[in-house]
This record gives sequence, structure tokens and C-alpha cells, in this order.
Amino acid sequence: MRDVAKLAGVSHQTVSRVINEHPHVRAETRERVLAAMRSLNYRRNLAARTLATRESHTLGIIGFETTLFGPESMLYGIESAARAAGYLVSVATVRDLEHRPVLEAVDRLAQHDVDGIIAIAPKPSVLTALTHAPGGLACVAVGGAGGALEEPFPTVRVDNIAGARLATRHLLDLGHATVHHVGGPPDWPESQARVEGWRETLYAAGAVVPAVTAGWWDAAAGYEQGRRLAADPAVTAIFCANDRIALGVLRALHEAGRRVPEEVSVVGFDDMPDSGFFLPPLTTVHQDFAELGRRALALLLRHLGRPGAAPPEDVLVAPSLVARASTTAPRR
Amino acid sequence: MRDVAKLAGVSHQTVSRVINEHPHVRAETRERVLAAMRSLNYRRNLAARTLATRESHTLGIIGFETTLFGPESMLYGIESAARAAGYLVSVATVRDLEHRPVLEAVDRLAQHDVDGIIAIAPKPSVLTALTHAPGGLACVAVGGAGGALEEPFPTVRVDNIAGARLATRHLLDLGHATVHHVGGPPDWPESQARVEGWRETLYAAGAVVPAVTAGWWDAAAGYEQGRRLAADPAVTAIFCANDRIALGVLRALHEAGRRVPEEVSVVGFDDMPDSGFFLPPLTTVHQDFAELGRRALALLLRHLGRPGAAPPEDVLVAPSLVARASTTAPRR
DNA sequence: TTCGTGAGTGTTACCGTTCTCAACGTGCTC
DNA sequence: GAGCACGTTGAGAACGGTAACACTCACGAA
Repeated sequence: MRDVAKLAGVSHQTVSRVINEHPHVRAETRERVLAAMRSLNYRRNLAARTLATRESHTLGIIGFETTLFGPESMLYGIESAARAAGYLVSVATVRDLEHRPVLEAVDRLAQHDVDGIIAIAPKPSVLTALTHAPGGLACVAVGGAGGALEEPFPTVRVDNIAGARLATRHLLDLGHATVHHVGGPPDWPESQARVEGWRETLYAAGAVVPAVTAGWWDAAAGYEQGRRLAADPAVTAIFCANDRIALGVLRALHEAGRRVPEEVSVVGFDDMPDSGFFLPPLTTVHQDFAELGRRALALLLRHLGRPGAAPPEDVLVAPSLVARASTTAPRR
Repeated sequence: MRDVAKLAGVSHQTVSRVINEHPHVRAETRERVLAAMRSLNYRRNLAARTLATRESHTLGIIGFETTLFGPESMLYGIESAARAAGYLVSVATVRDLEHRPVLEAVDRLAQHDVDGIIAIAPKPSVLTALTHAPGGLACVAVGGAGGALEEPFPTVRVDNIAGARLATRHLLDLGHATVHHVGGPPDWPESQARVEGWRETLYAAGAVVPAVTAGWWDAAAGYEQGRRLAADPAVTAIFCANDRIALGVLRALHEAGRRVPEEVSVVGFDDMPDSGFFLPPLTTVHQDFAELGRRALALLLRHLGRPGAAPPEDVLVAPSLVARASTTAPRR
């Protein structure tokens, strides 16, 4: 920078003004400085800038170290939005969603002077850990329960209740007497919300509400629960908490000789890239993860200015139903 | 830091020495400083440190902004290894793998003073762009072609040729006369290597080498190519370039009424988390992406010290075959 | 004319570390 | 007892920017 100033015949402060697009610089001077910068191939040093301004132009993301489809997709949405806004993103993943590891992740990000944190926070434990973030560090949670808690964090998430309603309604409208549900982990708010939307819809329709079975978010869990449901001839419609579970359920039904959708209809949740190629192509609830990422970033950026008490804003993104071949009217 | 020094009754320099575990500090002094640090809840400022040392303790990852399974899984492997080594990772994703966007990504990371870059580089264009990284910035490529090119980058990747051999050999050993192949994008080295391993194995066995069909890495492409293959009654064994393609092929075969594995055997590549729950469970080639990430990081760390001319080291990780229900001996 | 105003620029301090070098014991050797 | 190596410590200058403030003009109003 000193060299640029010397070459342009101005002070380093004027160079700084040019870089930061300060208004009170004569056009001719600016040109001279810009020319000098070009000819010296000058690049501002972010570390020095961070030291002086206490702004790193870097955002932290706390993610979950498992190959779950949703969280992963969101990372890309957030990163591309951050790039557009002039931020770089750093990731800190946690092995499990307990208090301790999350605290360490926050700590790591804080040490590196991130300006704000987006937590991909499917469980409340992550949020409570986040409250211990050093003061002035803006946080936004994406996914999880949202405003139901008393957490002081703005949240962005898909409306899981609405999504579950969509799925359940779809099956009831086809003429099924009731809908069974294979849930995700019972302590995840996302699971709970999907159960709630499903149960509420059945209740409103005066349908019997079967017991929920639960497990992990993967096909193995779906397969296990699916075998139980397949053995029950009364089951004609199953709503699965995500597409991977649905994949396991489909296999269980197939092995039991129950045809989908002729004998049993199946609906998933997520709309993973290839669920349209399951056997049969899966009817599912679509979530726009990229949009979720963008919204989370926008929210964070808005809160960056004012530290501390962020109003508990809560953004809901509406899911939509993608009807494919795994659902149809029940035989009579 | 000044406050810590004052409280401990030493100079700031001594505090710095304690932090950096400099040997020549009297034990008693060190204790006093540590106590002061604790009581003031002192945390070293990374930005200042970076400014002074030109080391940010941050690594950059250049990723591909698409939900491809492999690249995604690797991110987590790299991050957790980096964490263990005391590094934070920043990600810069690119929309497509062309020269320009990759250059911009490198630039963004360089501006933020990353110490090194790991490029998830399935195409050579990424590597050539990387050669324009500012001097002294260590780079490691993961995935892609590897040392076949004259690139000066150390590379870590799965041995795709060996994997393809494994798959093809498996099918031939079962008694199939030959094996058909549904490839990935023809301009990706990973596709090319899989084709090569497959072709070479067929050739060595004296089997007919059918034409390769190619498309994208997803189920839609597999479905499209699968329909063509399903129409040909001579086809009894298909090796797919990845599991998603295999999913599409399975569906195409199913729709055409050709049973798997009784009439046609299918093998995939990747061993995605749920491919054991396809219909039928997919025989596939397993890649350990987490291990790949760890190795990439280890390689990068090793090259961090000496800038510039890194010997073109090339690490190969061996894949393995996971035999499941989608393959069997052909009917006679 | 005098003075205030605001655009344009330079001076100096400061952000929180690490690095370089000098200084001060202390114990050992010759 | 002087000289010397070495462990231990401190003072001051970087590192590369930004912030605060002072200064110089040109211009228009009083």
C-alpha cells in the first residue's frame, strides 16, 4: 500500500480512501491511484484490515458431521449467497449435536474473528450452546424448531408442519382411511413437527391416528419399520419423515410382496435429487434448501449491524408436494 | 495481551513466548502468565497473529457447487482432519469447473490469507487454473486424474481403474460373457479411468468390448441409457459409473420387465449410504471419502512448509467391492 | 474584506501480535 | 578474576491497514 501511495504520489490514506470508495477523492487522483494499484498488482491485506476494523468479512457455519442430505445442500446455498455479499464462509463441523462440541466449534470460529455464525441446528441443544457465544457475535439458526423455543436467535426453516399436512392430506384425499407414519429421531424438532402436522391432519379428518414408529433418518431405519408395517394388511398409506426412510420402506414392502402404489401408497419428505427414480418414483414433499440458505444469510446480514439483542425473527419457507408414482387411491 | 503482561508483571513479549510455548521461559514465570491469562479470560487475536506471521491457520477448499455425493463427503473428512491439526477451513464453491470461476475462487481464498488450498478437482481445468495461484500457496488436488498430467500438484484420489477392474472382474467371474458400461461425463477423468479399467479387464479376458454410453452423474442419465440397454436381450451385466446412475438403470430395467439380478446383473460405484436398500440392494465399489479427505490434508500439511516446487507426489487409495444382491450368475 | 464551509489530502496514532536485538544475571572455564 | 556461553527477560520496531483529526484550498455569503 505504501508502494502504491508512493507511485501515485499520494499518501497511504488516500489509497485507503480509494479502496473503500470514499466519496471525497478527486476523480483524477482516484484514477492515478487505481493505475498504480494495477501496475503494482496490489491486493489489500485482509488480516490488517480485520485487525483495524474488527470485521473479518468471514462467516462461520456450524454443521453436522454426517452425510445428511438437508444440511449438506444448505451449505452450498449459504456459501453462494455469502459470496455474492462479499463474505467468505468457514465451516466448523461437530461430531454430535451435544453442548460441548458445539461450544468448541463456536469457539474456533470466534477465534478466527468471524463476523457472524449460521448454525445448521436441527436440535435445540445446539442453540443453547450458541447462547454462550462471545458477545456481539450475531447468530442465525437454520432448521430445527424455530420460535417455539425462547431462544434469542432468529431462525430460518422449512414449515415442517405444513409439509406433513400436505403429505397426509394428499393421501387422505386419494381415499385412504388413514395414514401411517414412520418418523425420524424423536428428539429432533423436525421429526416432531412432521409428526404434529400429520397427526393434526388425521385428527381434523376424523381418521384413526396410528402409533408413530421412529428411528434414524436413514434407509436402514425405514426398512426396519417398514417390515412391521408391511405385515399389517390394514396399512394402505405410509408417510415417511424423509426420502431415505421411504427408500427403506419401499424395499420392505417389496420384499413382503406388497405392491406400491397398488396396495400401499408411500410419501417421502425432502425431494432428494434422485427420488424420482426410486421404484416406484416417490411422491414427496419438496424443500428448497438453496432458498433456505439464501434466506438464512440475508437474515444474518441484517442482524450483523446491531449486536446483542436480535429480535427473534422467524422465517418460514413453504414446502410443496411433488406427486409421483408411489401414491394412488386404495383398492376397494 | 498488554493487560495480561501487566497483571503478571512481565513484558508483552514474555506473554507471547508463553503462548507459543517458547522453551526459554522460567517455569514460575510461565505459571504466573498462565494464571493471568485465565483470570482475564484472554484469547489471542488471530488477525494480529496473521498480520505478523503471514500464517492464517486457515485452509481453503475449492468445491463444486452441485450436490454430487463424493465431493460433499470429502468436505467433512477434510474439515475434521484440519480441526485436529489446528486449522479452520474456508470453502469457496464454483458454479462450474471452468477456468474463470475457479480463478476467482482461488483469488477469494488468497485474499483471506489461507495457508494452502485443497481443490476437489474432478476436471483438469481446475488444476490449470490453480497454477495461477499466487506464489507460495500450497495446493493439493483431490480426485480427478492425478499424476497423468504434468501438473505440479500433489494429488490424492481413489484408484478408479482398480475399482472398475474389481467391478468388471466380479461380473466376468460370475460367468457373464461380457459387461456393458454406463459411463459418467466423458470429459471427467474419473469417468475415463473407470472406462479404462473396465475396457482393459474385458480385453484381458478376451471378452467383447461393447460401446460405452455416457451422460451426467445422475439417475436421469442412468435411466435414459438403461432403457437402451434394457431393450437389448444380449445384455446380462451392466457396470455403472456411479450408484446414482445405477439407480436409474435399475428403474429402466424394471420398467422393461427385465429382472435384476436374474436376467441382468448391475454394479455401481461409490457405495452411497443407502445403496444397500435399492431394489435390489446394489453391488458396488466402495470409496472411503473420509479417508481421502484425511490423506489430502496430510499431504497438504506436509507441503505447507516448503513453498513453490512441490514434488508431484500422488497418493492412491484403494477401493473395494461390496457384493450385494444386484449381481448373480447369468441364466443359461 | 472576512469568514465559514466543505471538498480534498496528509499526519499520526492504533489494532494485537511476532521478530530482532540488546541486556542482564549466573555458572563455568581458563 | 576476567571472559564466555547460555538461559531469561524486555524494549522497540515491524506487519498493513483504518480512524481521527488537522490542514489547505476554493468558493460563496455577510
